[in-house]
Amino acid sequence: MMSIGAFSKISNVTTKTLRYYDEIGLLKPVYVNINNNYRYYDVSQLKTVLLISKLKLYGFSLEEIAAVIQTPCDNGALLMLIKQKRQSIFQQIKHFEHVLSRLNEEIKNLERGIHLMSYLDEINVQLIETQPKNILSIRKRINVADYGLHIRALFSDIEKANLTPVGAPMSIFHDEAYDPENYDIEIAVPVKENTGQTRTLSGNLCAMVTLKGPYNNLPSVYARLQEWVEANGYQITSPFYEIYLTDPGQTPPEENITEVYLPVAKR
Amino acid sequence: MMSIGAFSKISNVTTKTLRYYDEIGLLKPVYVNINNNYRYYDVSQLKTVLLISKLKLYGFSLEEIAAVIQTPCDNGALLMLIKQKRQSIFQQIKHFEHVLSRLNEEIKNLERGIHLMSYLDEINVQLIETQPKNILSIRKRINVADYGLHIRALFSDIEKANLTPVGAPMSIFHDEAYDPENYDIEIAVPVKENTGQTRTLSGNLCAMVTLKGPYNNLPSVYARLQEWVEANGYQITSPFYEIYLTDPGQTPPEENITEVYLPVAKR
DNA sequence: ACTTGACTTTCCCCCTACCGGAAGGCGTAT
DNA sequence: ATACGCCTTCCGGTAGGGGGAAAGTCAAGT
Repeated sequence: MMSIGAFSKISNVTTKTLRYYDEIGLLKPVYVNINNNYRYYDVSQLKTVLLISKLKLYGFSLEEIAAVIQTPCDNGALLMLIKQKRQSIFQQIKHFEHVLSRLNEEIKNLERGIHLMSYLDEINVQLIETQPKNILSIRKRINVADYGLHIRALFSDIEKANLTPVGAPMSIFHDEAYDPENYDIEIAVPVKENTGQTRTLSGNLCAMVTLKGPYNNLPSVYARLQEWVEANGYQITSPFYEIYLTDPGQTPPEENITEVYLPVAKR
Repeated sequence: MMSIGAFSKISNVTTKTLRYYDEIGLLKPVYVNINNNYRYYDVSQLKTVLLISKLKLYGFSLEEIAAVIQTPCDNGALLMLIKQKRQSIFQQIKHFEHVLSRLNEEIKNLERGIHLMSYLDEINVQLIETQPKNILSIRKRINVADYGLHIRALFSDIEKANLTPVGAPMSIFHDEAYDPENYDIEIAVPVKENTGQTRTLSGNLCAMVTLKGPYNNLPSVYARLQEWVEANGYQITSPFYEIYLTDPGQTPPEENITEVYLPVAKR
């Protein structure tokens, strides 16, 4: 039996940590002097502390370790846990490798004097004059997860009304900010005919960006558009919209093509 | 300008986080209503928040990010920082790969029904009768980092006294527990002659383990010895000692061979 | 004008796995 | 006796927020 300091030295675990393990009930000293509360450990506890260190290395939380120690014979559950840890370690390696490759690109760029956020500058803003379009649209607050439902409903409306679609579907955003769960959105499809059900989306001067890639790059696109509008002395005149040139249901995210239109005028 | 909730949605950063960034001065809202303290953000701040998210992904602390943001033009310092991060990510990948390979071995073992700590059972304990040895030794409290110094001093003593070394150097441990910085240790070398300077290390029944590998595996060896002694009904009779069959200065850690002797008797 | 529901504020505690240090008691070698 | 080292508990802190309460605010619908 030895004092906490001695046990700390042979186990390579600090006294602070041993006291903490005592406190949370993970590893109680084998004997505690009632007079002075000195903790005393036994060499046999070395095995436990080695197990704790090993499981910690494997990414177990102390809570999980406690569970393992308290049920020492349940190899099945332990095996499951360890396989989970392997999976999570594997994920982390993948993640870090991805980060590493991006860091390497970043370093290459920086060495050429290209700043971190300069990829925004490479998002190409075009100033174009759009033509008026006839559109059939439904406007409501939706959860964007249900976008597919609404667009299918819209296409079935088009069929019923015997209209002819002449362009890719689009969304017109009537809220200032993006709220994926409750969003005032106008889902529209350009059609050839001009009936009582359709409306005209007026032609306009627009700052436009073509995004090739997943939708989660859209914040970058909007950051860039905002920057461009300010830098070039424009202001936003009406709700912006996106046109989806590819069907996200049929296209891998990396191949998606989206056009973002921001109606503007000179300040 | 938009509320914190709106900005949170377009930037994919929770309101909690945005408030925290405000609190630590990392990203202050562009305007705060004096009456109700509502925070308002501008689209132009999207760029900053994208930068923050990017640097966070790269492993920067918020403090480092704040430094980067406050000195936006110092590319040299940024490059250094990023290279550091790359290095640290690289280290982490190495580390995780090591853990992963050990986890895989562990899983293989568990599937064969071999328990996590069973490697201890494979540490082979032998019960042997040692022969008495003449040794020349110095006993004192030392820092084990200076072990080399003391062993050289001992060898020079041997030379001066015209003695003949007949075995590998050894340490006899008079403290119960290992304290690397202040350790009551007897450094000894077996010698042929028996003079007034030498003493006899008596022959004894010993539990002995041969360790092949780095010294940091010694805790496992002692755990195993302790276990063995208890399981087989022995008790420890006198200070234990180690014999260093290889010179750690000349041998890579993985190749080191150490014998650990624990003098025992039947209980 | 009133209600309702969504949004915002501050405030406080919680998380992990400990580390640092202070104040005070205990042990032992000189 | 005294000094030094070890032990105890207690308090506070870490990084990056999360959870939730209590209270104020806003906009829309009735």
